[in-house]
Amino acid sequence: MNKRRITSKELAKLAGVSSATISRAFSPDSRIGSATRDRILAVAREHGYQPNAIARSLNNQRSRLVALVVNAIGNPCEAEEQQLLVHRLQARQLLPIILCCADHDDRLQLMRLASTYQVDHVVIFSDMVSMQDAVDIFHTTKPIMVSFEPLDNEKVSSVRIDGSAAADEIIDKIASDGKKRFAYLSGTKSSWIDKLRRKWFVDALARRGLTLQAEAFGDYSYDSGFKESVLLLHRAKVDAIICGNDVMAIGARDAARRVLGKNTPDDIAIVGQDGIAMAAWDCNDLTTLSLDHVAFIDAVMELIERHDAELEGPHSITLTCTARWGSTA
Amino acid sequence: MNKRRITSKELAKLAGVSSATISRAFSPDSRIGSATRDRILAVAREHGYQPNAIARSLNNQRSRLVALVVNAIGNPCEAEEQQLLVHRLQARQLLPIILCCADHDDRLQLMRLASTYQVDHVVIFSDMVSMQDAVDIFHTTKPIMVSFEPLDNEKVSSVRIDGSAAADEIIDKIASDGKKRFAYLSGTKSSWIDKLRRKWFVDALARRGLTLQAEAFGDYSYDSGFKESVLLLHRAKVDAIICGNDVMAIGARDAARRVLGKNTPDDIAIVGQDGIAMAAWDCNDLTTLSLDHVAFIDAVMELIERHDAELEGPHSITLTCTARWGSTA
DNA sequence: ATGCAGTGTGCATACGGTTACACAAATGAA
DNA sequence: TTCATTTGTGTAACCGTATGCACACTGCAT
Repeated sequence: MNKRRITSKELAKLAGVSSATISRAFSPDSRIGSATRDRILAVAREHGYQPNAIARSLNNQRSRLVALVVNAIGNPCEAEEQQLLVHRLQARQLLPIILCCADHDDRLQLMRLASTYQVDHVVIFSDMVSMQDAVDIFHTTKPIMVSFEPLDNEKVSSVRIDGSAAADEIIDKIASDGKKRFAYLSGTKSSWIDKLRRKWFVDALARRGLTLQAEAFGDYSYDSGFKESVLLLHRAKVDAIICGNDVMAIGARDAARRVLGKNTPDDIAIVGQDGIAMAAWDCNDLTTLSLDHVAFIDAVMELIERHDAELEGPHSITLTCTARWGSTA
Repeated sequence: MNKRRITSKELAKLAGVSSATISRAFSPDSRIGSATRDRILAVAREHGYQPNAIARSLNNQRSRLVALVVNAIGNPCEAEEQQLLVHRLQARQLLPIILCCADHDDRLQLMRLASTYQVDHVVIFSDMVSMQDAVDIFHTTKPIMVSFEPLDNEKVSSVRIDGSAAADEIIDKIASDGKKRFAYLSGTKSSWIDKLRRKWFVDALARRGLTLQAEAFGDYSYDSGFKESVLLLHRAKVDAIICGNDVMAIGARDAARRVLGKNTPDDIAIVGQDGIAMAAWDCNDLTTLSLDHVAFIDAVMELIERHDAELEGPHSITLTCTARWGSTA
């Protein structure tokens, strides 16, 4: 508070050495006598000295800060991944700065702000950010786009998701239960990921000569899943709803059960996507196209490590989804 | 990528002025000719120049970084609050650094790391951090402890929660429905908040001459809520379970229904705490002791603003919880 | 013409570290 | 013993920006 933090120069005086020596005491592999180092560390501890990371970053050209651009913090699917990623970053002594924003212009503003902090890495967890914007704003830091559109761009690394096989499996099961009238309940209209996910299922249907009988758009929330499903079920006769994520699927399941009196899986099949922990709760037990979150974050960390190692060129990793079987389809 | 970020000195050369003038062009209220400023801003835009926030922080002694110490990112209750807080911080051009850690030693380590970044504010959302540790580690930044133990410490500001009136109301309703045998399902044993919450209900029971008939400890997760409730209901005859948070309450509800065949609210009353959005979902419709998240974050921001304004002394704000009535009690 | 307030700019220094270079002392080899 | 090498430390320059101070210039009243 009132008491200012002690600087290396002051500590140098206290320890009877130069500030360069103080610096060396705190740099693991630098030429310094071990007796000197021990003495300095003792004095440092005594006075609560820690090197100033801001000053160090300025000098190093390395801030050890990582910008995480996310759509939302509460969203369960992202949250599980964010949590894993934050832990992994921290284990490498990297500090995550969260950029979380719904509005488009604010988001760009925010990314510009973060870029002035000379972040070492940028992980874009949001499909609401265009690759071009990311590259422009962080022009000195190669961004990592997560589950992003498969455009090739030499300035971007990415983790991509392939759920087509799992979608095929799920449609197969539902169709063999005798259901033929499928609806798709999308997340946001503007989301690229949503279009990709939808495509997996549409293609899977096409392979069996089926097409979507109805379609609706929500916003990934429970409420939108509930409300849109009510409307959907009133206007179209369908016996299966594929939802853009698990939370909407839970909403759809509730809508079918409470408003229409239809139960899963007999009257109607309901499928989610993400494979969040909540999907496996006893009260939900959702059939869902799920992704291994750990593998996912492993992939992100691998890209970060590649960037750190200054390996040339961008890189991209593709992960495959699997079906999780519950009692809703 | 390879192209280094341009510095103020380089831009100065390009614009035919000194670097001091560049700096002034980017400082809203400093003596500079408006023609010069406009020209500089134009050249800056052209070359993608933005002042380096790290260097600026070093000079200013003000980083505009805020450390957020949280237990977890996924936990729905915290997540809703975190999301609100992050938005509010960003609106003030403050960047949040998330420190998220389960392990005690790692957490202290992490806090020390963040403190070297000269964060302007520290918000401790975790009841797993002792006030003393917070003060010691961030000795130049007065921490803000959120819903923390009501110890008075001149170096700490805090937001406190009072749910005693709401607990009273809830117990009143349940007792008047004829239920007398209450159990309490705690979150973690070591959590201070958990003890506080439990006390509200124990006191409310005492006022009616009732005591807890059984008790169990979980870890705030659905699974622990489910598992502990099964054990609890097998070993004790109770007709009401008060849970440490909403997620555990959902687990308890499922356990009662699926394993014991007991339905709420007739066979058993189940009460949550937090008032997360999910509690109001149709499939849950939980009765819960809930907190107004917006008011809560307003309080946190008020404390941050007080610190910014260098108002003397710590300050603490107490918020009152309310009952949310659902169909589980 | 003189003095004076106000305005716009540059110079130099500070912020708190890191590190290339120089140099002395210690070590080892001959 | 002498020279080469290694080791430990200090000096000084630098990272990129902000700002106090000095100075030149303008405009205006005296």
